[in-house]
Amino acid sequence: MTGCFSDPCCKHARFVLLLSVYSQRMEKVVIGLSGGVDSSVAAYLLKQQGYDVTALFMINWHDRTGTLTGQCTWEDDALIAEMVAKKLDMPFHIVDLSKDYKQRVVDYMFDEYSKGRTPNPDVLCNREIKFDIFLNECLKLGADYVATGHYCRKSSFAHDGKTIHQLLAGTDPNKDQSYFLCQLNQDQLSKSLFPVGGLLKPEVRRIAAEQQLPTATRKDSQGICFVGKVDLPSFLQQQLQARTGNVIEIPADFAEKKKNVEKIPDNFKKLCFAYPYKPWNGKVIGEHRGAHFYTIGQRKGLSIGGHADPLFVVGTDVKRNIIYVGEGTEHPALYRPGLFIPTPEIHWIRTDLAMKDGETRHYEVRIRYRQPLEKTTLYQRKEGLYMIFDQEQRGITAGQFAAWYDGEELLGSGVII
RNA sequence: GACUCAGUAGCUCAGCAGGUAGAGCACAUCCCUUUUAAGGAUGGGGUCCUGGGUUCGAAUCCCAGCUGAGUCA
Repeated sequence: MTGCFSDPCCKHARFVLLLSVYSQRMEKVVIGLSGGVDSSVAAYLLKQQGYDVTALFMINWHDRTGTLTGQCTWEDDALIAEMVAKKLDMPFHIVDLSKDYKQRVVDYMFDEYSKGRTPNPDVLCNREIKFDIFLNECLKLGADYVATGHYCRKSSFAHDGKTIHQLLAGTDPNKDQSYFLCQLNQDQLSKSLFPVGGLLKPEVRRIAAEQQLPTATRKDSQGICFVGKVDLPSFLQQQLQARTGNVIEIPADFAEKKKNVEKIPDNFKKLCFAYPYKPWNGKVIGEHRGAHFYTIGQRKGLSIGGHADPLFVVGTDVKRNIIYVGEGTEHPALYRPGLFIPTPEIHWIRTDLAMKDGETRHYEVRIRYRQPLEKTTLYQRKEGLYMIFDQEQRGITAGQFAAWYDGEELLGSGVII
């Protein structure tokens, strides 16, 4: 390139390039500033890269009921976000999306719990709010792109005259948040930028400190995004009634016997679904406050002692209002060889790679945020996608998303049934 | 009715050749973590069934009572 510029014959090209730089307006990016370090540093980096950057803070939740005391309010976050924007010399706006957030995330959450499933509201928040409603707000402001502080990367390439976007894991293996974006589509991805995805968390902290951003030492946010850290049972009790029911212990040998199924396609039904425990499969050992407050793999909150090893929830039945438990970390009922995603729930980010009926492929799968990837065989059938893990997975939970990766690329995802 | 065994933290139990108590589970707090869980660390908890007695001293020995389980009739 440099050589070309010094070459007299390229003078024309050079002129055209310069012209285009000055005549073309700077690309405009709206960054979702949350008041945390990650989005602050993302904003700074965008500015460094020469974008015309505007900060937009979104309010998604006003209600504080159920929120743990000592947590920050959105007012605190907005104030700090504004300080960051000021420091970086960029326009700052606030948008209130709480009505949409309630309808599209919180209502979904309650609905799922009422069905005895365990939703992932943050995956929905990204699909429905940040990269939909919020994205549209950004476009209204004239943005070419929307940026967030997520730890993930995007890559694009041309294929058959079309641009294909890839969602890649964040470089920091400890912070990778690609999973939370597992429900995005090509259109959403095409307008997204993830400026901190190639950095390690300590580097982000360092940049924030060097730039003296007000968020440099701010603690990372946790809990349901926007709602904050809540005590879930009491949060859920706003809408879900407490109803005492029986806790039934499933003996390990019973579960072991039921799991003795060969890993062949004929047995998909048995391999990929939760075993439907019945009250007579074990004995009553206590009471709970409502089956919909518990989730698979849960240990805390049972309030049942007297066992040599801890008790874990291995199944819930909201209709009968029963929760099934097993004793010991390695209880066989805690492990399952596979899972199933019904056809309507299958989502490919890489639509060009979608599997066809009858097809079989090998990918790596993650069944919840921060779970290690597990080598898995995927079988596409008319009714859905059957997945069989090389190693049995612990605590497969309906309502959570299974996301399949090819190396560092997240190809698709779907809700576990 | 007689006999045997048991009655120790919220639960299941250990301690019992006498010197004022431990473990696991449960629970709480903190750490980790933008879901839910899990995981890690720390911690709070006991009239040792009741009443007598022996002893310098009893959860530990003796007696009586109460409660529970079982055996025999």
